[in-house]
Amino acid sequence: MATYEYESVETKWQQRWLQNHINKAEHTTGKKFFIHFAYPGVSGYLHVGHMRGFTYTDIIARYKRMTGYDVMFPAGFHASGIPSVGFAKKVERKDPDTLQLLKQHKLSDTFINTLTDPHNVVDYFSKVYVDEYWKRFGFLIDYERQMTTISPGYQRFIQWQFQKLHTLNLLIQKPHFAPYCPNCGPVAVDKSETDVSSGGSAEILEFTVLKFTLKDGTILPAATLRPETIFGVTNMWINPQVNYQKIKVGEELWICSEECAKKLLYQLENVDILDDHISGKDFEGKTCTVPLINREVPILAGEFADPSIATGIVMSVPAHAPYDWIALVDSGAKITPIKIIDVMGFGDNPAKEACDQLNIKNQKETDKLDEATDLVYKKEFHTGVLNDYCGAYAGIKISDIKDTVKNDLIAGNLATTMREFSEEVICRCKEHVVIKRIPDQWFIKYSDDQLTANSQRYADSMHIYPSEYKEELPGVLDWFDDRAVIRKGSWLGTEFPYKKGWIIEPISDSTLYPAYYIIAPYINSNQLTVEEMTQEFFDYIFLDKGHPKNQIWKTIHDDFAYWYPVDINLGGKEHKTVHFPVYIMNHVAIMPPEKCPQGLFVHWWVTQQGKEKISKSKGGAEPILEAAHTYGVDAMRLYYTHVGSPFVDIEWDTETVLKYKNRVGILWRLFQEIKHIQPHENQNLDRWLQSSINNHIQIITTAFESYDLRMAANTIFFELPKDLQWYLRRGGGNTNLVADIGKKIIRLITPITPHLAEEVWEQYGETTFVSNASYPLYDSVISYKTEEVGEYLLAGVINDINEILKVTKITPTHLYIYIAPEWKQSVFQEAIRQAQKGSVNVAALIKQSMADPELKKLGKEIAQFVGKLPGEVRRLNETDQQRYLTHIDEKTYLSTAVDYLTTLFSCEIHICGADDTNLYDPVIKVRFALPLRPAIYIE
RNA sequence: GCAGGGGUACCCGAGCGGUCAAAGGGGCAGGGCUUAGGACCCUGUGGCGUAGGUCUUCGAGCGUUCAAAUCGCUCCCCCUGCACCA
Repeated sequence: MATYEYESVETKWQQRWLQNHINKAEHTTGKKFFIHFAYPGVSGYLHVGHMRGFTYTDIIARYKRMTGYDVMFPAGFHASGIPSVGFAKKVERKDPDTLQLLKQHKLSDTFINTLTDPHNVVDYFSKVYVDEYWKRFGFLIDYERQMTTISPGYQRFIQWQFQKLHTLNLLIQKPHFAPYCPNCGPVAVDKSETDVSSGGSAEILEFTVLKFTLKDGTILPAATLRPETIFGVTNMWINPQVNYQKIKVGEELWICSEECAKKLLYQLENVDILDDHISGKDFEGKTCTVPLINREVPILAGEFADPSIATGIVMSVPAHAPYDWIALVDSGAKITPIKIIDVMGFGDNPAKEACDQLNIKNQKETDKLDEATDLVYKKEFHTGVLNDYCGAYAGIKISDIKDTVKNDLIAGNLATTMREFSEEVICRCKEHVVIKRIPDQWFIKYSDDQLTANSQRYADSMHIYPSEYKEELPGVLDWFDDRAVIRKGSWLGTEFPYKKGWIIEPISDSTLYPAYYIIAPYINSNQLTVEEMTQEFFDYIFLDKGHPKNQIWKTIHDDFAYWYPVDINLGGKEHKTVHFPVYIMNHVAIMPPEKCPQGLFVHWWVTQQGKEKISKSKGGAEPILEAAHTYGVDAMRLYYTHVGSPFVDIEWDTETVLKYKNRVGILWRLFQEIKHIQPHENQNLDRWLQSSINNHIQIITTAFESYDLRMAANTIFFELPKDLQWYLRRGGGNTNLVADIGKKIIRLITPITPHLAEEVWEQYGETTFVSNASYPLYDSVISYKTEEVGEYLLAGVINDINEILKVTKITPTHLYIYIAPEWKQSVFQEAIRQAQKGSVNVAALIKQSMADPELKKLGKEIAQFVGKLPGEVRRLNETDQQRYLTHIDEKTYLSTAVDYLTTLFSCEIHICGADDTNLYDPVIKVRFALPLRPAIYIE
């Protein structure tokens, strides 16, 4: 027998499918199913992790196709934003890793040079995704619907979307703060560090800047994350090593660090840096006044006041800030801390107590000090209450007061805010990245109460997998805040219709995009021009407003009416808090309710070993093409589907993938084997096989209907072959039946391993695509309970015999199987019936049995047996109950399996009824015989 | 900080009130096959048992229940996402 040449088989069928256009979405049955995956951003080569979700999508689409749906499975590319630009920049600056990667893909230098243009990057990778990933994996994507988010038609679509949002009053303007490089303009600060060379994981912190005043009215701006502690200020810290800068902010004169002055230029209005400095040392012996409470406090030297953080000037709250406490001790100043927060578990000075607890001795122990700060802060935030020192705020919990104090101070012009990165951020150009205020940024108003409520109500009606996410979603929708939607910089995307030169950011331009898949084929085939795509056009297509200008408009309109809404949008867990919420909210805002998405499917990731996200820098995973070559596409598809729940991260592990490769091989051989079985009559077995396969089909289709792909795969690839193997081992040999079952199994495996399926289907003489065949359904006619119970009984007997042999280590010569007497079976069944109605009535059962004079002789035995029944019966589940209720002649059934038992145990088998005359039973085993649990005696 | 997920036998991983000593893979041990070979098929793999049994186990500890890996509470430990990155 030849080995399974999966690569040639894959190519063969992929070509045939596409040549015959079976992937095309067509309107034929009247039942439609629209599924797509969250389209990938164009950021470079993908890895085996990405294929997980794509594969799920294809499997579901194929299953639906086989159950009579017209399936729409399109795909596109999210080309907007930064990734392709970042890639082009890397090529331009001749980043060695990038160049090496491209050369590994056998690209010429001339071609690589064209990739300095982000548009070429998009074109190149779009082609790679289609040819090397999607087609290579046998996906039946309708490739005529391909689109990218930077095409002119798509841009028209997005402008329409934003005009709709505008008329719905969901576009608003307000100030915004964003990372900005003085040289390069706006930059993205993110962990992948496309734009920045360090500080990618920095967060933006919001400091409150409190305006302390010197005697002459000059402002000493102290920056804090805890404005409510203003009531506990005992002194000020100024770094004697630092030369401070004087600046003018509006009419006010401020003193702050030089670094701070530069930052404030970007964040506040009317900032002038004066040509005037003052040394930190000059503050020695001076005092300043605390705003709001107008207390005069001394200024002390504090070397820990870092000029690069916020203003470089720090207020001191020694009762609540461990750093301040330790610095105060070091300074030797005679100052009593003021405790302003009552908190459980701490006494008069929480900061001191935390320091003592961690045994902190001086200002240098920053790790411990950070820990102490964290400890105090958390405790105070959650359980602290402001005390009588806090005037009007006394008695209020910290968690409730934070913003109130800050807002009141700002309202009274006693404070302002300043944003700062949690760590230093350096641009690729080596410049420090700052935070810049954009005074009139545009936002989509996702905080809108009406929109939020409508979206939550709508989400409640959706099919969402996993269900945990469905429960989480209302909270996410509520939490989702206004989103800044435009940028000025080197980004790809659509121009914002209300501000020239500004580009809509990538999250906001991919919220309604599945609708564009309906239009895409008409644009791609030039049946529709970009110029035609006016407001009027989109209003007509999507909102059914107005009239068609020509036949194509009408056709597209009807297509939309047929295919929309989306039934399943499938995406990775990273989309839970960003893409999926805006996807829902924009649909709810703009589309009519009946066109809003029907379902979401969220899958987790493939990680590297050690649960780390796959990344090239950490060794990465195998490239997709290489993996397809090594394991075979079907093996990988099965691997993704079966290796774990879709809702957990799986670790890429080559050994494991190999097992699935073997599993595909096993299946292939099984199909070869069953074509050449020895004919043999055994009606019991034939019925059992049909019945068992049929039951499994029910499990499979139920699993598929609820998108439980793993359960479906488990049953198809592990349970079904077991059925066949048992059948063959038991001596089954109905060639017609086996061929028939074989074809059923081929259809069952098709959604998951379509290439193997087509190949074997063809070997069975079929001339059509199994991909187009209908999926097997459960057939209530094919149900042979007797045979099911019979084989169950046999398997149980074999188990018991093995158990006994194991314990006793006997080599058997004779094996006696004693079937329970008739009366036990009927009493047992009666007990089950009673239990189903309520509870088992022992007395009644005994009485009933004793009514038979023959049985009355057995009095004691009956009483004993019946006495145990309530416990026995309670332990049975429904399947078991059904088994016991099924009438079966155990003796006859087992007698047909004597040959099998004989070969299994290589000894003489005797099947005996309890009521047989001249029963050979030397140690009186018969009395232990129970229904479906014969007694056994071995010699 | 906000939110979500998880800890299961040597390992990976299902189960999520009775069918559970706990699926399915691996790994390991024994046997078969004598070659479809980076295989395949049986059997075993918590302890104790010369009769199909029994005892102890599902992060720790309480509790609910006739019955808990599964439900509730407390604690310990791990992981993930968080908006201008998609």
